[in-house]
Amino acid sequence: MTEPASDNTHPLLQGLTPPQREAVLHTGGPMLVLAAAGSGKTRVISRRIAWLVHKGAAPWSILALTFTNKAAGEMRERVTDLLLGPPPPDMPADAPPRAVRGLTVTTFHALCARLMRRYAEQANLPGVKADFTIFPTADQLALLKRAVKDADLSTTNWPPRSVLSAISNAKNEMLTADQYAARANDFYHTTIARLYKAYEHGLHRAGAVDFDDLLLLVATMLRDNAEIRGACQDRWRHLLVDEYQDTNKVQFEIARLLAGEGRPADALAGMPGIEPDTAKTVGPDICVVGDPDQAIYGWRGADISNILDFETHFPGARTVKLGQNFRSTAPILGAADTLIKKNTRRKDKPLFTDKAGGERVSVVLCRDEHHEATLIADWFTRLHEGSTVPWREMAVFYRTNALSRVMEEAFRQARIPYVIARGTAFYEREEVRDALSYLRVVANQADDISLARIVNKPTRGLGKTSLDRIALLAEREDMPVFEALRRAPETGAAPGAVKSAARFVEMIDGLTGSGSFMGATVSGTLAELVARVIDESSLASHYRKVANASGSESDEERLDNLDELVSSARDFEAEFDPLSDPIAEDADPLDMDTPFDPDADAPAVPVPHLLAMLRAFLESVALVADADTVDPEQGAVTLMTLHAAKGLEFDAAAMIGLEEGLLPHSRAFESEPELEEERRLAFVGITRARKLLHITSARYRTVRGATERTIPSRFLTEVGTEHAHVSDQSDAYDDVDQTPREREFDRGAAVRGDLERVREQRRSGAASAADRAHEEYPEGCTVRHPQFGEGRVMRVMGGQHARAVVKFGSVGEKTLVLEYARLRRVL
DNA sequence: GGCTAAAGGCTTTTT
DNA sequence: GCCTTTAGCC
Repeated sequence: MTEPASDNTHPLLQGLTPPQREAVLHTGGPMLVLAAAGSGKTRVISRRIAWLVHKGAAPWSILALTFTNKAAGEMRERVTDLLLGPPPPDMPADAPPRAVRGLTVTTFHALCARLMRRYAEQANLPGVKADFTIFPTADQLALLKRAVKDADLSTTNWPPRSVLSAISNAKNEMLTADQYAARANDFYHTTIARLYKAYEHGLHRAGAVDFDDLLLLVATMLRDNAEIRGACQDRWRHLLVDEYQDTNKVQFEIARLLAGEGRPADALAGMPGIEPDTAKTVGPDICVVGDPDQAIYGWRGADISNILDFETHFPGARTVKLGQNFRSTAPILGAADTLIKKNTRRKDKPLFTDKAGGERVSVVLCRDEHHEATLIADWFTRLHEGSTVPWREMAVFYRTNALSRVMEEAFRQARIPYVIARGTAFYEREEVRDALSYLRVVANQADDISLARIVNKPTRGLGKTSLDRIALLAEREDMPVFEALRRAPETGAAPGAVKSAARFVEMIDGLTGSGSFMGATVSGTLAELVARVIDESSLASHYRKVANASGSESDEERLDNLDELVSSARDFEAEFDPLSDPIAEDADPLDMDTPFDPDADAPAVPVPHLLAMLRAFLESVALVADADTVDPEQGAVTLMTLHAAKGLEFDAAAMIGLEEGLLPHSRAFESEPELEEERRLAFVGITRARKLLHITSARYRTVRGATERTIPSRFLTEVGTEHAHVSDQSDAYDDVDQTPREREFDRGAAVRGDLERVREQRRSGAASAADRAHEEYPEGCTVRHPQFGEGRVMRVMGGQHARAVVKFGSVGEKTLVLEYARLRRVL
């Protein structure tokens, strides 16, 4: 507040459009910022935070919630730059992030994990303790699989994946297992309810929570515990939520509970911009920013009505619309706008630019995925050689991860540097998961699922029979399997197995100081602990042996990955230590007490530093997202899913696989809302491009080993021809299955750019799966299967995954899913 | 108990 | 086509 300049000329407000400025300056109540793609959303949020601080708000009283860690990091950096100036040039690249004391910018999940650590004991949540670990998806599935089997159900009828998603949806709707059970009134739902309960029981036993619990438990805690709610509301007076269109019910509840009711105006005296006598009460300072046209997480429970009904949820809310796009050229924007207008369930809003010129969007129909990949590799090479666009300003977007493979091959061949945005990939590798499982057991010996993964890996003579006996003891005495291992002699297991169990327990005890994390045997640093785990578990020697035996490069890599894990622990450690950040002082990222609540109770049980750090490390590992790996500093093309692309922008982008069944995905065919979400996904992809955009569609695509004819995506026609140029480069193909007439039809349709014909072709192809199944395979007809040979169709069952019962001469009767079976009708 | 080979099932997107 | 599970053998 030392600046002499008037508000209007203040640097923090310079270069803003009137609505942007309004969004930055608004005080005194809830605000909805409807920010169209590329309209300067991030800019508005970071300026708003900086402005609040500039006007005297305490940084620690500001909470900004984003969708990914990466978005949070960037936001924090921008705010820091705005307030403290750009980083000094001599600052090393790996220096700790400069902080604005106590400013909280994180993801919903990371925030909730912290709140859980801090308040779980106090909130007295059933079955949850503050020392919980977060179950990664693989462990969730393992637990569910066990639950399904224990319930005497088959994993074919109750695939853990779909059971998990049912449970996850329930949690996102804030339904506990009991509430879910109370509502269940048919076999399916009562069964899911049973599995839900068993799953919860398993989580509690393991001292674990899942991703959804983090949100659900915090929402419950804030709702039911006035003291905790009050503490949070007192701390965070200013709330900002990014990507609000993608919040689900629980996230909405958390935001609502954190925002509170607002306060009487006299309590606001001294707060930025509030004149005490202008209003009696002022709503909570919650500012949400989003774009309904970019809502792409409906499948994860995101509820678009959160943003559409914001004014109802927060009476008196101010709405600001940002429509001007500063990112893309007119043709790209035109194409995006034309496409998104096809959605019926939307509020039409202007999307415009004052940029003139720009190349039209290029739509290319290619032969197959190899052709597609080569075309893009060539295009990128040309752009790079013309030095118009650096590698890092290029990206490829696709609907499903499987599509990255062929692109990778093409890029390798063309010697184009590339990175794939898959932050989770590293932690999903077998050897890394092994090491993490050991670490989870070290952090939490009740974690039976992690224990099961590593207790006999590498093999140490603890076979299935012995482990079953030990598990039985654990079951009977209702104790963790790890405890039962200590009592292996009682189980009557083979002497060799008993000895192995003792050695295993001894190893873990050595690492944890028998649970105390104190004493001579305990490591001094996290990196040392990780290194010791890898070494003493014999994982290192195991994988060294594997590598030596096979001599293959990918096995060599495993050892490097284990080393990499040690380094990442070291890096984490450096950032974790609050003392390493001189500016932070009272901004310890894990300490939410100081300085606003000096009387806060200390945690009941002091957690040893190493254990606290290990937990934090495992937590950060569990909460990485694919999008977090996107690093603009790298001189490489980025490959990623459309979902991961949200919020990013590139000079030149390629969007591949615009085919029916892929984009829009076949899973969305049956439902109009889901189709509209697919359309928004395409819209997100298009609007990522600043200057150049190529969209490709392959006539043939090999999926799971079988080459299939495709139908061009409806979105291609919907983009229109005004802003896009369509070219067919697929005519070089020679396919035996295609009659000359068909070939003529395709080429004629495409060469003329006559997408109406293509669309008609698609319409007939996209008829409902059931009708098509009956039409294509009438009962009694003869078909040929690539492996089983000829057979007769006995019965056809329609539905989402149409099946046919076929009697083969060679193998007898088989039920085949038509989608996968590659049947050809012969008679 | 532990390894190997063959068979079976299946894929959307993510914190 | 790939990964996971299972059966069979040492």
